[in-house]
Amino acid sequence: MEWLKAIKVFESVIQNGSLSAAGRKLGLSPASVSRHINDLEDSLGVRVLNRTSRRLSLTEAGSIYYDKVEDILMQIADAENAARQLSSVPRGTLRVHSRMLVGHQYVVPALKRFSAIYPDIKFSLTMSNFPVDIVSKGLDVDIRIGKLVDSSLVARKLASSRRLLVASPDYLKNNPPISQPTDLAKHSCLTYSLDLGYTVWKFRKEGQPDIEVPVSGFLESDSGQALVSAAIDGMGVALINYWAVRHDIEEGRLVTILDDYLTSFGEFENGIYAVFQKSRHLPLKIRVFVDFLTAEFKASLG
Amino acid sequence: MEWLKAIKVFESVIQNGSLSAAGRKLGLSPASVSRHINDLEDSLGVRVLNRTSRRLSLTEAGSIYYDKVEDILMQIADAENAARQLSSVPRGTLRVHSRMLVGHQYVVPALKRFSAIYPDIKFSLTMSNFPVDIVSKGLDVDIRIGKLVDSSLVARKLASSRRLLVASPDYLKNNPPISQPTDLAKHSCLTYSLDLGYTVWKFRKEGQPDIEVPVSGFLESDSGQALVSAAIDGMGVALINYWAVRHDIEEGRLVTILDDYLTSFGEFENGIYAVFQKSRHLPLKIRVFVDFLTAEFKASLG
DNA sequence: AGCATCTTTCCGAATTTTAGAAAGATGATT
DNA sequence: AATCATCTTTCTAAAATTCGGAAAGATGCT
Repeated sequence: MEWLKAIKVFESVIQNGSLSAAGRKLGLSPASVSRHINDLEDSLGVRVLNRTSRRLSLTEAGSIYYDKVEDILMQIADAENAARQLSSVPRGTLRVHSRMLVGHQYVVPALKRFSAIYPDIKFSLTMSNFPVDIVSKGLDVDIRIGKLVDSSLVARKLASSRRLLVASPDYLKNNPPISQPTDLAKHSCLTYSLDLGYTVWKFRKEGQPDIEVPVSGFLESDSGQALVSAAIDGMGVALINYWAVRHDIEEGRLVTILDDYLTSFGEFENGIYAVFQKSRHLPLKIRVFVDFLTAEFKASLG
Repeated sequence: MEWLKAIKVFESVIQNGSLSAAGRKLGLSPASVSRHINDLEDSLGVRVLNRTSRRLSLTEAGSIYYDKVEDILMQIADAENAARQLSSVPRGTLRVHSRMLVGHQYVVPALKRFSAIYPDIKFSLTMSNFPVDIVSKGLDVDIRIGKLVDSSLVARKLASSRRLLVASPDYLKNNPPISQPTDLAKHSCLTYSLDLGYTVWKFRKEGQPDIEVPVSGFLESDSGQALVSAAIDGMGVALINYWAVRHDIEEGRLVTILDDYLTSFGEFENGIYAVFQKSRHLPLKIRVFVDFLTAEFKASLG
């Protein structure tokens, strides 16, 4: 009997509530799952699961065994990490999630350079604009923007992310001048919104109270890239992270507005962070990846 | 990869100092052992053993991994025991070692009766007259005589084992009478000796100092059974555990001598003990076996 | 240089694991 | 009460894995 596999099947059965469901999750047939559980029970000499075709529950022995085995599985992972950490050559697959814009603009280009240094590391990259629970999703690293809430995680700051008010030179030429925040109420504002709705932009200047301006306009989107494109096309004014429009500003496609204000729609200062699990034995592949990203961001965003 | 097997191979390699030796111990070919270790290393991405054809040592990663894995293996055994303990039907194989005489006279006959009650338990029985390290030999129970030294073990007393001085009626008729211990110096004494050599018998009587008599005679042996046979055949006087000659006395083949003395060649009082490992989860099969033996001995030796 | 013993690789054989079909079980629903 | 969907288990053949023996290469000792 392949003990470790039987145990993982057992675990999955408990977590999914039926042999069939566990099989679907693990890519195994119900027949195979059944055999694994039966083999496990034979080797223990005790029934671990009370099961009928409609109901499934742990026996007392199963419950005790499960508790202990859960702990053991964690220790096995820990032992593997501890050993792997001493490998001079990091390898394996990095499961990464990233915010979309920063992912497309920085992470993806960085992967090629990373791979040149660490050829034995593969990637599984998902992107979305929603916060992600890396533990339950089994992810190694999440690239996110803004503060960290979960204290069982570690956040490494990759870059600061001041937001700038930008528009195309063309748009500014053909619309009323913007000399103070409240002028924006009369403009087409390209707003970022995850849950789509009412948007307020905030402005802060040394020695003055914060100014909040409700804004709306031609486009609201949960895609930062869409807002950048629209701004470049002269569709209005956008409030965008500096790093997302740096090249567009340098190359004249966008110009900044109200430079003497700190601007934001949430916190005034939100960094780009690499987030990973707090671990006694941080896998080498994660460490080198985060180190690499830190250097990459420092090089390109100063 | 069959992880648990790979780990056990890894463990055996370390304990035996070479892949080939581990293979011989485990009944595996060197080829198979080599592949297990290589698979393990591939999955870890680290080398765990530095090996040439002449030298073998743990790498740092291997050493760390080994330490943790040792602990994990113990926990796996513990989890299994904890689960098995809840089985209403004990099963498995009991690995038993016993002193020879008590093994032949009491343990072996008891196995049949035990098996009638617990048909799912099989036995692996070894016998010798030397103390045995049940932990390193992987034994479940040892039936031994005399005090326990190792405190990590538990000893259950099965019977007391007073020693008696016996001879055949025939021998006594044809030899000088024995009225006090020192008379034995002139007799043929059948002595028990593990390391073969000089033997002293001790005698104790209420209110008197102990008497020690150096004895020798026709036969010395490390087999109690041989001494009994010799005594019955009238070859001399033997100092034998009561339980070993009980039937012979009852049926007149042997008679006791110097009944008013406590006699011994070591401690005056040595019990028969069942010894097993101290465990948080004593396997059910061991518990029922020791319980059964306790009852058996009580029934036959009062 | 010779030698004994070791590790590793290769390959067919032996063993184990797997999925699919079929049968039996169970509780919900009509 | 009968139907029905979904479940677990058993059977069997196919697929996958593991195994041992032979051969080759490595290594330190005599």
